[in-house]
Amino acid sequence: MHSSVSIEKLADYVGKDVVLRGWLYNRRDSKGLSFLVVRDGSGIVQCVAAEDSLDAESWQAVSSVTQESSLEVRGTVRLDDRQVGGVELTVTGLRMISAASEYPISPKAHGVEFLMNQRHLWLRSRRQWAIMRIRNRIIMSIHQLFQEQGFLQMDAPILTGNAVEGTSTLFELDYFDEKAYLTQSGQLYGEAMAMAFGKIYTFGPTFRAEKSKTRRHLTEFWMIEPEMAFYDLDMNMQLAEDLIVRIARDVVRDCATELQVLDRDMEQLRKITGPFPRLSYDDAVALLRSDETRAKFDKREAEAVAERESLELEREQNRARYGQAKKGEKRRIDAREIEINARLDEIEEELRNLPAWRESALNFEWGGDFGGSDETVLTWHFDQPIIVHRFPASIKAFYMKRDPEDDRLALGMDVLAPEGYGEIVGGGERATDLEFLERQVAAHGLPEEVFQWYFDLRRYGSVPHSGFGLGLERTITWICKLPHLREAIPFPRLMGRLNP
RNA sequence: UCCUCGGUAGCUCAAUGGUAGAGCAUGCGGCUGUUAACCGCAGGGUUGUAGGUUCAAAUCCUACCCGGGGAGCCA
Repeated sequence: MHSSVSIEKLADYVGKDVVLRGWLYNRRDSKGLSFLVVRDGSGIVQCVAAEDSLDAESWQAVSSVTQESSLEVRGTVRLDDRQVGGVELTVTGLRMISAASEYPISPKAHGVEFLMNQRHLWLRSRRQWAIMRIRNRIIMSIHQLFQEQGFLQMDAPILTGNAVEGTSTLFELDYFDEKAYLTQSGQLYGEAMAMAFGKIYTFGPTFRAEKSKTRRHLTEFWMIEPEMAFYDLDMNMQLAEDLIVRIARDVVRDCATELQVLDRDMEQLRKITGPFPRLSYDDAVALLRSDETRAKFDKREAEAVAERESLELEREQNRARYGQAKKGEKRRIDAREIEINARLDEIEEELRNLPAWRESALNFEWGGDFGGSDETVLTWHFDQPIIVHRFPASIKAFYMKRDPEDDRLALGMDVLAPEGYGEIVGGGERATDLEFLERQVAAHGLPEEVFQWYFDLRRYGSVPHSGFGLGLERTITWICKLPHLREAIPFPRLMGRLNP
């Protein structure tokens, strides 16, 4: 096959003749003139085909390509300010490679369930294109930062023999008549690898069998877990901050088109420069219970009510002029009504939730773990991610080091993303003392035998060390400002969703 | 598991207990610069399932199934 040019690179070929290969994304026709919107995975471009400047065979092909048919198009690249990439193609020849039968996803509004059933095709659409390209950019930023800093990438096992380390529900499976589980974290293995290689990170899938039906949960997600020998809690927090700053910087620099497709406000991302505010758990509890938090709730409720009123008014006005409207106008009013109704549903839900959230935040008791809403409320006060550290030991994993200043506290830390996206990082400094760990395992009712290899890490040259886990999809969701995690991964696995 | 909202044409949604509609998609026709193109015509329905109330049910009641997002849990 002779070579073709990718749409992404078309701006370098202005005035030249090129060959593109791709799929028809959408088309608009007039008599003797067709506007073919072609995508090739790298980008999207409008190709203009005129009957009077094409051979009969090409014009026949132009007339018959349907949405998502594959095609090869030959043409001249022209600058055109009106177009998305700043260029369009004047078609000089077109060949259909394979005709697509009626494509289920029309370039119109669709519901979540329908689109999820068509996920294998949905990935072809513009918005998903933007998200997956940003996902790729974020993954590369993570590897680049760690590699530049001398970390070794190595992965923890996905199959594990024991359901330890806490209370979350794991997927159980049969491993040659033995019980096995899908990993919920590579944490303990990461510690072993850090004692062997100094600084390591894992990058792999993680599984949770919780029956969570929310926009923040998947049953299978990707987690990045660095683990570093000779790192204390402060160094750990700094690394997490550097990583997130790096991700935001790279995406803003390299993915402007993608962010534009997603209608993402770049200014919000440009603010992610560090240093991130660091709040102790004590500070965070005080902030939750503060008058400032009360004021944020008042403001938010007032805004929701005001927006509801203005939307309801707009809907009334639209309905009033619907009768006299022309057909095209009616269509726009219908589309807008759907938008308004969807937004009103969201507002209703928010107004239903806010009282409970307010109750939870303002009456928060020291010693409890933050709920999803409490995390969101904390982030209302800042426009960068925040780091909360030094939690009550009772709500953190058994392997966390205690705060030497206050034995009630564990040296854990969470990074909470702004704009209500919540926890994207969880980690901390690990306990180094063998006897302490043995007591912890007993106190948590965990089987001592299976931790012997882990205890060896303390028997043979125990050192201060730290690490954390970064949730890839949660990070993507926040960076892209998506309404739901499910769009941040090609084939999401959720409760009740195993296909496609 | 609990709470809450929903299920109407292929898709997105309308429809005071009283003849189920619109837009998109599809088919046909028109239009030489369209941007979710536009204009005209046509086909397209066991209103999630099973019962019940009623002269009459998409609409009211009961049970179940499926989906949304919230709680719990967490990345």
